[in-house]
Amino acid sequence: MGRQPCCDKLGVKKGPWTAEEDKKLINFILTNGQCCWRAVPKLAGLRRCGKSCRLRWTNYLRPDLKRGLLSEAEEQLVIDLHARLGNRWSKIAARLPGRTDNEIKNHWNTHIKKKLLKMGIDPVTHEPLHEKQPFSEETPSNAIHLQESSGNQSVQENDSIINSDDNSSSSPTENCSSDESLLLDNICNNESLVNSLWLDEAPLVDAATWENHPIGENMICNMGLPSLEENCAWLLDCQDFGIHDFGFDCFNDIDQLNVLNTLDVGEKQY
DNA sequence: AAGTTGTGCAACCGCCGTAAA
DNA sequence: TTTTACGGCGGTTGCACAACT
Repeated sequence: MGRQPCCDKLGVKKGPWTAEEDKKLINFILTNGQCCWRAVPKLAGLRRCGKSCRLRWTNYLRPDLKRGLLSEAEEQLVIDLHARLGNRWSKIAARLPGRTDNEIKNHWNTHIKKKLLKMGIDPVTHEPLHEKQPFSEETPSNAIHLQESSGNQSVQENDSIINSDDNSSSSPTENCSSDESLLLDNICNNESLVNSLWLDEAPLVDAATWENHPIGENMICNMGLPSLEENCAWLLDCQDFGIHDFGFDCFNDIDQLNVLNTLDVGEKQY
């Protein structure tokens, strides 16, 4: 009864992935697309758990991933979304093209959390920690924004009613560069996007499209990238890995279209 | 230069809902 | 209907490197 085990627990390798393993996984996914992860290790010749393969792919090898620090605009968006959604990193990540839940979670825990605490803002509730606690030297204009966006709305994911003020008064653009402002305006003023935040509807990044189709035929081609064969060869040429050094620079064009590409981050606004 | 502490991040762990047998 | 694996998620850990003493 039941299903077959996902993998032979014995002999399954753990720990950091080697370039060789990465190469095998990339090669397999590019050739076969994402089918059932259970079968991937065996078919790809990897001594890894299918789960591990999936994580490695989604968090590190996926060609549509951005690398590097979150831009200020992205960070602000994360804060805003966290105020609404809480620690639902996958939902938050779905609104940031090229970012993974793991990456956002890490960034939250290592950067944003501290930043908010320094400002005297509870990173969990997004409320001031203490009424009389002096805030840090920097003016927390965003704290006000955060309170507006989170304080008057409890996180009720099925509540599809969007506060009419939300799109305007909580626009987190005040301290952003013009490009970042544009990005955030686009996001904050995008009614369907905002609505989908509450309705858990289709993500900004069409993960379904990505997941359901082989890369060569859909995702990459749809993005105007090289053919599968070209892409395969190209990817494997880069196996000296840093795969992050792939940079997957060709995707930057797409990013730029979305105005989401990393902008020069000067001093953080917190 | 050596030792200690802090930081960032990749990867693992364990839980949950769903689906297959 | 029951059992059990899959896929996904959030929390946590451990390692590598940087910064500091």
